[in-house]
Amino acid sequence: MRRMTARPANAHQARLLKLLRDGGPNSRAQLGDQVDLSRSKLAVEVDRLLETGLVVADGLAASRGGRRSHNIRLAPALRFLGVDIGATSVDVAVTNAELEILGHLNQPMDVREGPVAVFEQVLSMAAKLRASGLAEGYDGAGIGVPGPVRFPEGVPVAPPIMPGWDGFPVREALSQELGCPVMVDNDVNLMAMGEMHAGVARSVGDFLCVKIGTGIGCGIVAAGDVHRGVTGSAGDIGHIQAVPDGRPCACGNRGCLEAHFSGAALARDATDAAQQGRSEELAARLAANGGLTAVDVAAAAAAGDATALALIREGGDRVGQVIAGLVSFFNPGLVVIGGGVTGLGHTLLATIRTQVYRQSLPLATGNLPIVLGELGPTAGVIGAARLISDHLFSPA
Amino acid sequence: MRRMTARPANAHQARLLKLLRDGGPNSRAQLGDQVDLSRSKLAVEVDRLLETGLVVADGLAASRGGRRSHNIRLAPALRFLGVDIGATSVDVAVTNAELEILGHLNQPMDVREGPVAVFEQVLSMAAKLRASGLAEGYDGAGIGVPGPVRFPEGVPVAPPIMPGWDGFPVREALSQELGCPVMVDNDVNLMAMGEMHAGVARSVGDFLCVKIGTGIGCGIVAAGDVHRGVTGSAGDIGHIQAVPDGRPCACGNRGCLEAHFSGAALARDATDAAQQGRSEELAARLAANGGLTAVDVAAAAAAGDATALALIREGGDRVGQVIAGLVSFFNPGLVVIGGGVTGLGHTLLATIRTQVYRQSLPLATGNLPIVLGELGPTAGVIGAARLISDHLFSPA
DNA sequence: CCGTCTTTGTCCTGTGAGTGGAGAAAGTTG
DNA sequence: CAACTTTCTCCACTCACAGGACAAAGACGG
Repeated sequence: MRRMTARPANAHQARLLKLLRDGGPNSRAQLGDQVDLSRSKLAVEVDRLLETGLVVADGLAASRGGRRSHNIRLAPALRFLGVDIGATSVDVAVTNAELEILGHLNQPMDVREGPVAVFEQVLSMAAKLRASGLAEGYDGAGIGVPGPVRFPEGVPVAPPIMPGWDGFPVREALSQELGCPVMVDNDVNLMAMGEMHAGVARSVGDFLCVKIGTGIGCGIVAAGDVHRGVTGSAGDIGHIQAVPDGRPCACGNRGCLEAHFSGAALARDATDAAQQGRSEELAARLAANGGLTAVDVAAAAAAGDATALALIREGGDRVGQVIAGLVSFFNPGLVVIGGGVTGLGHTLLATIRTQVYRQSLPLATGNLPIVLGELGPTAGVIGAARLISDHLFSPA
Repeated sequence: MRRMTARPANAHQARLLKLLRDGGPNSRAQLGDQVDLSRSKLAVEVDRLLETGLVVADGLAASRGGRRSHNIRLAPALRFLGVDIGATSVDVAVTNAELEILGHLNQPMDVREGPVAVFEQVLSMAAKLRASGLAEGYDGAGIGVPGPVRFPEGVPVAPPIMPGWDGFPVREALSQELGCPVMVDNDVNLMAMGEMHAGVARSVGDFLCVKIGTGIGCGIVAAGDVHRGVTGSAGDIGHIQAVPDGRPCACGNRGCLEAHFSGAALARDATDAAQQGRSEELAARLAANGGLTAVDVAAAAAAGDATALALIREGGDRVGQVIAGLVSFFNPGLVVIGGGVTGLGHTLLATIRTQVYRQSLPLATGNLPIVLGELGPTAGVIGAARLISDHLFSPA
C-alpha cells in the first residue's frame, strides 16, 4: 500500500499545509488572506499541492454573496500515529492530517521491560487500530519516551527510569517496522506540543508545561518552539533540590523534588499513612485494592480525608516552590499542569498557585495563568502527531 | 553633522553587514564563501552597500596567488555608544562598527537618583568621549539598565532597585538627546550578548550568564537569541528562594538568593564579621576604609583570612545550588559567571562548580563548562553596542 | 621577459519566482 | 434580467538570481 510520498517543495507549500492542518479546510481565497502571496502565485502552489495529492479539493462551500469557493483540504486518507510511552502504560492513537484523534488505545505496560518488548506491544496496538478500519497505513509516527532524547537522531540517552533504552535507535527501529518516517521526543515536550496545538496553550508563545506522573518533568516552549537543551535533558526538573537534606532519591542525592512529590512518592506516602493508622479512608482502600495510587489519594481527599488532603498540600507546596523559581527565571506567559496526578485537581492547583504567587515577583506573576491541561491523556499522542506532521510538512 | 542614515535594504545586505561586523574586513570572494549567493548577486548587493556608504572599499589585500582582492569593510566613521547603567556606577564606551572599544569611561553613580540625573551624567560622558576625538557623533546607542525592560518599547517596568525609573521612556528620551536610534535592555542580557559576541560564549547557542553584582541576575540565551520572557523579567533569579525561612529580603519574602549572596549581602556579612571580631583582616580594612565591599572580602580571602573564605564558600554554595536547578531545567551548553563579585575568583568558581556538578544530573553537567566571563566590565557596553548594531543592521 | 596558472571581479543572458490587472465563472439581490 | 460580489484563472511584465564567459591582476617557472 503506497502512503504519502510527497513533501512540500518549498516554504510556501509548507506554510499552506500547516494552515490547513491547524485551521481545517479553507478556500483558496481564505488561504490567500493568511499567507501574503498574490492570488496567482497562491493558485500555482495550491495546484502543485493538488498534483502531489497532499491536498484535495472536495466540493463547494456555501456562497458568501458571490461565486462559491472550492474547499481545499489535506488528503483525507493521511494518517499519523501518535505514541506516548509512559512509565507504566502506553497510549497509541491514530489521527488524520488535521491531528484529530480517530482512535485511541491505552494499555498498562512497564518501560523497564525494555524497548523490544514495548515495541512489540506498540506495534500490535498500531495494527489493531489499522485493523479496525481507521487507517490503511501510517504516513508518519511520533513517539514520546519518558526520558531525555538526542533529538536529531531520535535516540534516548541515559534515561534514569528506563534502563535498557540508552542508545537504542528508537527512530530507526520504529521507522523500519512501520515503514514510515518517525520522530522521537521526550514525553513532556510532546504534552506541551499537544496543549499548544489543541489545548489550553493555543496561541501562547512562551509557556511551561509541568507533567506530574510517575516522575516530574517540564516542557519548555520559548517563542513557539520547544527548548530541548544541548543534550536533550532540558525540563528535567525532577531532581532539582526541593528540600535541603531531604529524602534520599534514586539518583543518589537527597531532597529531590521527585522524591518528595510525584505519583510514585505520593503512593508511598499514602501507603505509609494507611499502615500507620493515620487515615481510615486510605487504609480501607489499601485493604480493598492491595495497593494505593494517586487516584486513591484523590478519592480520599474528595471524601474529606484530612491526611490525604495534607499529603496533597504538602506535595503541592514542594512543586509550587520549584515552579515559583522557574517562573522567576523563565517568565512564561502560562503554566500548564498535567500528567497523572492532575486527578488531584483543584486542591493541588490551589496550593501550587499560592506558592507561585507568593514567591515570585509581581511582574512575573501579575498576569500569569496557572491552569490544568485541557487534553488529559490525549495531550501526548496529539503532540506526537504534531511532531511528525511538523516534520513532514516542512520542505524536504 | 549627518550620521548613518541608510539601513540594509534586504536580508542579504543585513547578513553581509553582520559578517563584516563579526569577521572584520573581507574581500568579495571571502564574503561569497559565507553567504551562499552567486558571485554576481553578491557583487550587486555589495555595490549597493557601497553606494549607501554603509561599507567602503579601502585598498587591496595581499595576493593569495592570483589577483589581489579589494578589502570591503564597514564604514570606518560609524560609531556606536554602549551604556551600562549599574546600581552604583555607569560605564559608557564608544565603539566602531566592528564593536571594538575605542574609548571607555566609568563613573560612580547611584541609580536611585532617578533617570534625569543619571541621563545628565551619561550624556556628559558621551560628550566627553566625543570631545576627545573618538567620535564625530553617534550612529546608534545601546543602553542597559539594572531591571526588567519592556523590550519593544525600551521602557523599564517595575524595577525594584531603581524606583523612579518605572515607565520612564528611556529609549525615546535618549534617542531625542543623542539624535540617533537607541535600544534598551536589561544589563544582564547585555552582558550575555557581550560574552556571546567577543567573550567566552563565542559560537555557543545555548548558555546562561549569571551576573553577581549588587544584585543577581541571569542572561538566558536559547538558540542564539536572548530570552526575555513575556514581561521582560526573565532571568530575575535574585528572588528565587535559596534558604527556606531564611533572611528577610527587601521584596518582602524570606530566604531570597539575593538576600544571602550578592555584592550587597556580602558587604553586610563582612561588616558584621569585622564588628563581631571574627576576622582581624576584615576589621582592619573596615577601620581603614570606613566600609567594606566585595573587593575587601576578596583581598582578605587572598590573604588567607578564614572568615572571608567561609563567607565566599557559603555564598557560592547558595548560588551554586540555584544554578544547579537552572542547569537541570535549561540544560545549557555553558555557564558564564560575571559581575562585580568575580573578583572573588577561583574560590567562588570552585564552590559553584562543586554544587552544580554534585546536584545536577550527569547528562546535563557531563560536558558543561562553568567559567568566569572574559570581558569583565566591558561585557555590558560591548553587548549594548551589539544590541543596537543588530537593530541597525536589520532590514528597515 | 613570456606564457601559463590562479584568484578576483564584472558582464550578460537565461530561467523561474512573483506581482498585478483583466476578465471569466458562478453566485446573490432587487 | 441587470447590477453587484466573490472566487478563480490567465497573461504579461518585473525582478531576483544563477552560472558561464571573460577581463583584470597577480604568481611562478622557465
